Amino acid sequence: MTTPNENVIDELLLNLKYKTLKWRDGERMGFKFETVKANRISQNIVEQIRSAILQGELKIGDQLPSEKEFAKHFGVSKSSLREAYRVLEAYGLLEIRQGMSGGAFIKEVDVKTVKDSLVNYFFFQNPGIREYTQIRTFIEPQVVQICAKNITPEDIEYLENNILAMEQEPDGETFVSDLDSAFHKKLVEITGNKIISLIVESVQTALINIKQIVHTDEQFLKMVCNGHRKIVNALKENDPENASKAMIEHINDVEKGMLASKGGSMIITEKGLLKQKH
Amino acid sequence: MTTPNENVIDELLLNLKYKTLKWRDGERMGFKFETVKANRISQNIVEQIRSAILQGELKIGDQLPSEKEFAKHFGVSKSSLREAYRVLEAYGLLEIRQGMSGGAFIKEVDVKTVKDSLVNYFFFQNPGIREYTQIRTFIEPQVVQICAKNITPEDIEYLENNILAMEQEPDGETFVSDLDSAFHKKLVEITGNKIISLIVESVQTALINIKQIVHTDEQFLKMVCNGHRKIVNALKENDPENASKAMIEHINDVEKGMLASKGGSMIITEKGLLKQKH
DNA sequence: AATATTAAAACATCGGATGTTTTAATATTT
DNA sequence: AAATATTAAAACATCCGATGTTTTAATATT
Repeated sequence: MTTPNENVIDELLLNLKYKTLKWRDGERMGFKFETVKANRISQNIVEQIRSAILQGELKIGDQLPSEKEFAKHFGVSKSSLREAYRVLEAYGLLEIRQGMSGGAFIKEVDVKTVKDSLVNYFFFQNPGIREYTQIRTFIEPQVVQICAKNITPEDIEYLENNILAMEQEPDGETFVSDLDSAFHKKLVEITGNKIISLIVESVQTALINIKQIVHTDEQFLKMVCNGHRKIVNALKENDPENASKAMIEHINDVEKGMLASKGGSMIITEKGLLKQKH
Repeated sequence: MTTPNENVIDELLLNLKYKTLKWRDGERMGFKFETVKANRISQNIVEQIRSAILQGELKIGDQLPSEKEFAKHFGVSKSSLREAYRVLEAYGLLEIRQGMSGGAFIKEVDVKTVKDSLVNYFFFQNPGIREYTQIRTFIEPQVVQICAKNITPEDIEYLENNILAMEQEPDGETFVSDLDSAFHKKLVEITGNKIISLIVESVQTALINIKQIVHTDEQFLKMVCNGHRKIVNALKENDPENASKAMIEHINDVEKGMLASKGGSMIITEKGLLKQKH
């Protein structure tokens, strides 16, 4: 006999690897199967090509055979192969070009593809503003601590111009969120960590696209500029501690502003493209 | 005349919103166009449906018309509509079922879709192990600080069973990385922050899938179990400071182990599925 | 009441026809 | 000779219709 504790552990292991199988009376079958997906031809081809890419057999720029040719090679219809190409294109792994020397080319997945995917995901998860703020306070203060050690005069110049541009905005409407994104993006790029860059940018994009809150009132704008200026000043003095503090304060100020002005004077972005006043 | 500084700011604004236009002699054109993408029929339909979802007009479970019907509605061929459905399915926004009461249904994007997208992206970015470690040290110590305040006896029990299961592994081969992932996943879930959950899980998935390093030697396994145990002990005592310290130490130990044993005794996962020894 | 059969709806796959885009090669003009 | 215009071909984009397969609801049978 096994002890109760061992049963718990077995259960844990089982759930990790196998789907639980129910049988007529609810008992479990005496043996286990791994889950199997219905095999669509296009899906099969997609997986083969994606694997080839992840295994390094296909490199950026490599051209795949034409639809006709590759379909013949796989022994499937043109349509099925075409679907596979479309899906790989949707994944961002393929670029399909028309014309004489066109065709399907392996492409580096771009950041927009991933961001869109994250936006789709977060749309359904629908995190609160608090959750967005929390992850920012986890990451960005540590980002500026690193910046304070590595920042160059050119970086400083870029950041200061960014602040000037924002202050210069006549009514605080145009590009404000673009400028804000660019400011934070620049900081995170200084760390040279591609993972953190993606995360910070994606969180910002998701916040803008899903929460659709972009402030325009002058008070909010001034607050943002002040926050940014404090951060840059700390960075100029290579002071990690103050930079970190300034960033935390800034993020919390922004959250407070966002929560306060719900329904107040702001701009709602539709589909992240059009802007209109309320 | 504008001052040099204003020019810099104008340039910054310009690059944010418009593509730079080159004209014969390299001068810029006197006016600006926004970039336009070639309009594929399927892409047009994809965007319409995705917009409808993000605008809340289409809800989870809603059924779209059949291929034939919807194609007629759009005034396009069945094939074009079909491609659109395929792409939306690749985005994880649609589930397509065969059979009598089948069809296309709006679906909540699942975490696997996003993770795959991130894996694709990071494959090309190819961050170093150091970058993976860095983002983990940014987030997970703060995660356990929160856990230390909120953790329940049931959570503790789960985590302790997880450690027992890992210690019980006969030769350290099976499920070790699954158990490790489950441990960290559990911790981050306690915070209740869906954004952070996704990030932590994705970073772990990408590390495993791309770097393809999973340790099996007993020494490494023991080190992981010890690290986990220290963390859980601190959590049991609701001690945020020690939990955070234990997590930092654990992450750094794991990195050291990974860097040390490159080429040593470990398991390479192929396509993240098959496992084989080297 | 349980099981087996059947019919229909909807997707999956196929293959061919026609249109469009892009570029390389060629011809024409200056 | 250089610049420009034309042409041809390759490859994708779109459309269409036919056939196959899957799934389920309805029906028939046991």
